Formats: sequence, structure tokens, C-alpha cells
Amino acid sequence: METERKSSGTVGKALSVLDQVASFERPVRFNDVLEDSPFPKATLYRILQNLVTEGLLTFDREWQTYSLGVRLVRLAHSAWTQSSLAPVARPHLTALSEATGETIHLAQLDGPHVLYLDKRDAKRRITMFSEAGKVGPAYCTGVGKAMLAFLPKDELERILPQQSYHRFTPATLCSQQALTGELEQIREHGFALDREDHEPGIICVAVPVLSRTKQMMGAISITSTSARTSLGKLEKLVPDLQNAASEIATAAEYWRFPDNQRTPEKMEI
Amino acid sequence: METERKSSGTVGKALSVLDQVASFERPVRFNDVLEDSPFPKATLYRILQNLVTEGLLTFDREWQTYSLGVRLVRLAHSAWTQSSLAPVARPHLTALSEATGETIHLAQLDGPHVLYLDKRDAKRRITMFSEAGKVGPAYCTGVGKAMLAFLPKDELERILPQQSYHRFTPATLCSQQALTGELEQIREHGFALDREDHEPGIICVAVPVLSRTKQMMGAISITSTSARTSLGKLEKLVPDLQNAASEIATAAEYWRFPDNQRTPEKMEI
DNA sequence: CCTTTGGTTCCGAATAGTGAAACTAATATT
DNA sequence: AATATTAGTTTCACTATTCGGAACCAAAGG
Repeated sequence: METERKSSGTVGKALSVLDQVASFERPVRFNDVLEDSPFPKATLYRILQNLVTEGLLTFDREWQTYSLGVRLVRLAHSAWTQSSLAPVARPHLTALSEATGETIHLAQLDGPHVLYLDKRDAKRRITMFSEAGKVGPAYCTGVGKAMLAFLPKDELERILPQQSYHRFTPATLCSQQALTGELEQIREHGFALDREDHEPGIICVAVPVLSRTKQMMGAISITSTSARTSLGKLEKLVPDLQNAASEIATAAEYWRFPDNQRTPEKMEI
Repeated sequence: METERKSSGTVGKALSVLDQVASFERPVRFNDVLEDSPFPKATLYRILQNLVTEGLLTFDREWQTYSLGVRLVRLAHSAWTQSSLAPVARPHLTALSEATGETIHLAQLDGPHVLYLDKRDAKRRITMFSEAGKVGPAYCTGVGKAMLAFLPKDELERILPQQSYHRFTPATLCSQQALTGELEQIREHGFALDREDHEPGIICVAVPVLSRTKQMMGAISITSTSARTSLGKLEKLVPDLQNAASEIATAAEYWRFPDNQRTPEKMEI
């Protein structure tokens, strides 16, 4: 389930190493990295050193281990607050969660994966950093399918073959063909269902967040368990979801022009 | 207050551009970046393109703007959960905040700055992603001074001249000399005080988190207002703080060896 | 003492990055 | 309508970085 990026250029190589270190999920020694690295010893060594001096990795002298550097956390804070839908969506997610009493997700696409940017859990109302930033598969989650369905054709064609199509449950759509058919349906209805595709007992409805120009910006979903509710009941919440989605979209549109730069009037072309 | 990194090598240059884009705090057009960039047009252009294809930036075709890419959020999630003190410290921070009823911070150094990794606010008990990742000055915050005081001499000498020494309040220590003196005190007492150095009315006590080998790993603090409490009362909480700090340190130590790799026994050299 | 394992350094060859300048596509100006 | 200006993109000869095989070093194991 690792992201395979076309790592051209020097930065690409460096980042692929960074990703690899991240994938270990613990501090690693030089040899651990070397073992499944496409790079020869000397090259890898230099790349790691570079990453350390750039602050993307930290090197623990005592243990001779590399781990991800705090500089990333700082960058991500900026990324989260400015580039994504997350900050503008926040109040709407809260409202949705209070109105429905269910779990809410906000996600965007990161390459072929779904990246969760925010989450509201109805029970303990707490959103932690450790929740945002998680990745999941696109082909078998509500938000994933909702987003794929509204992607431009060329991008979709690039992403579909990159899905793993692993069978998680009996309901998982395990082939590109099956998925394409489902996406067609979703496009028609305007919303996606997760019929326990990913986890047994977990169901959800999701809608895309579309800009004024019908560009897909992300997706939001309401998740529950098949024990507590049913797909039918969830479908009744679709209007609320769509409402929230369009509010988020317009909020995001405005949010780009706090006061300076191009004026909102100019948008009306 | 911008971080000036020695951007040698190709990745360094790319990252400096990334930082620059981040510093705008809004989507930017090519020319905005060009205007105060050390790089010539063509070079900057290519660097930006690289960053986009690497997913560190996203390019909005409609508006022709660059903003930080979601890939950073994913990386930061890994960074937060694995490289930093944050995950192991979490339960201890919660405990502290419940015991004292005050605001708790966990911070590490990111170059010359303080980077906040977690926060517990006593009132509305909510920790949001948008809180972690914030940066602040080191020379005039409790956590900052606590960390500087326990830094190895050579590192300290590199970092001290990089502080801005801006006067925020009458109590701010505005010179390297004044700061050095204070650090001496802190080293003696084992804890740092923020006597409204940074914000009027805001006071705090902070202690460093030190590893078994006395390496400085971060700092934690209890913050309050001068209206609600006093420095004297805060000082009474130092033992609790130090307790938490040492628990965090040992937890972090163990956390490095979930099961595999070097065994804990080997640590006893 | 020799060998193995893990990590670091060298240096010529190969590659990727550089940036002045030319070009295009949109406004704005005369 | 013709021209100037501004913003963004492409080209290409030049050059600085990066690459990586091989040699080297240091510590642990026999």
C-alpha cells in the first residue's frame, strides 16, 4: 500500500527516501534503509545526510538512527491551515456532527489515496492531530468513491490502475471494472455509499465538495455502523451533506481573497 | 522572524522556495514568489514545477496559484506519531492538565524556534491539529528558555545569535547577554519561568525533558495568567512538572524498541 | 589476528540544474 | 487597431551537483 511516485529529479529521490524512512514507523539505522533501497550505498548515504541537514530527518547520534524531523510538522501546520479545505470546513463539520450525531470525515485525494484532513466523532468530541493525516484506500471508502466519481477523465484514468483492489470484505469492489460501474452510478445520484466495502459493520454516505466550476476539491461523509442504522436511513441525510458540501465550497472560494488580490467581483466571468 | 536555513544543494533550494510559499499564508501567483526570490525567473519556475510534481505544492489551474500540497500533511502525521515526543507524552499531558487545571504545552526545538507539538487547554478540552505545528520564539518563552538552558554548548552558540531579541513586553530579555545570564539561573534551578516575557499577563513555568544521558529532548510547561495565579504559586507545581517530564523521558526511551531491534537490556552499557 | 558487518569518504564520470534570452499570451495604453 | 507592458513558459549551451564503484575505517565476532 505504498505510494509509488515518479521520483524524477534530485528532490524526488530525496523525498522517496524520506517516504521510505516514514514507512518504517520507527527510528531506523542506515542499513535498515539500505536493505530495500534502489540506491547504492554511497548515494543513499549522501541523500540521508542532506535530509538531516535540511531538517526533514533527525539523526540520533547515540543510537545512530534516523527519524522524521520536526520541520515537517511545522510545514504541515501551514499546509493544513492554508492549502486544504480543512480550516474553512471546520465549523460546517462541527455543525453536521451535532445535527446528525454521527461521525463526520473530511478528505482530499493525495495521489491515488484518500487523505483524511479532519474528523468529528460524535461521542467524545475531540479532534486530535493524530487523526488528521491518516491515509486510506480510495476504491473502497465512501469519500474515496465520491471523489473518484467527479474527477476529470484523464486524471481518473491515471489513478484507477494505481488502486490495489485488495478484498477487505465480501462487499469490496475488487476490480477496476466493478469500480468504474459504481462510479457511473455515483455520478448519477450525486452521492456515494460505503456498503461495508472496507470494514465489516461500517457504512457511510459521502458527497464530493465541488467548486463553482465543478472542480472536485474533496469530499465529506457521515459514517455509522450497520448495527445502529441502515443505508436507507443514511441516505435520508444526503441533503444535509450536500448542503454542507456546497457551503464549504463557497466558503473556500471566498477564503482565497481575504481582502487583497483579485476582487471577488472579478470571479463573475 | 523567518527561518534562514543554509540552503545548499538542490533539495535545500527547493525547500527554501517551499518555505517561502508557506510564509505567504495564502495561495500565491508566480510573480508574488518571484518578487522576493533570490532565484532568477527560469530557475524559480522549474523549482516550483518540481515541487508541484512532487506533491509538496498544488497548482490551481484556474487561478494560477500555488499552495502547499496535502502530501505534507501525510508526512507530518508520520512525523508527529513517530519522531517526536508527542505520542508518548500525550497521556502525561492529559494527566497534568487534569491535575492542575491549567494549560499545558509540549514543545521541541526546530532550529532556533520553539515548535509546539501538543497543547491541553483546561477549559474546552480540545486539541486540534491547528494547534500543533505552531512556532514561537525561543528566547522569550518558558519552554524555549528551558530548552536552550540544557542544550550542548556548541549548539547553543549556534542558536543564540539567531534569535531576534525583539521586545514584546517590558519583561522581555532583549539581548544575548541578558539571556545567557538567565539560562545560567535556569540550569541551576532546573526550571524556567516566563515572567510575562512574551505576552503581557501570561506567565508560565517550564522544565526540560531530559533523556537518561541528559540529552535535551524537549520541554513541557504550565501556563496561566497573572490575574488567576502568581509565579510563586506556579513554582509550587514544579515537582509535578518534573515528574511528568521524567516519565515522558523514560516512556520515550522504551518506545524506541517496540519489540524488535536492539533489546532494552543492551541499553545498560 | 583475521573476518565480518555497518558506516564513511574519494573522485572521475554522468546527470541534472542553471539562467540569459527568446517567445507567447494575455491585458493595458496610445 | 496598433503597440506596449506584464505574466508566464520554453530553449539551450554551460556548469555545478550528484552519482556510485571502490577503497577505507572502526567496531564486534570469531
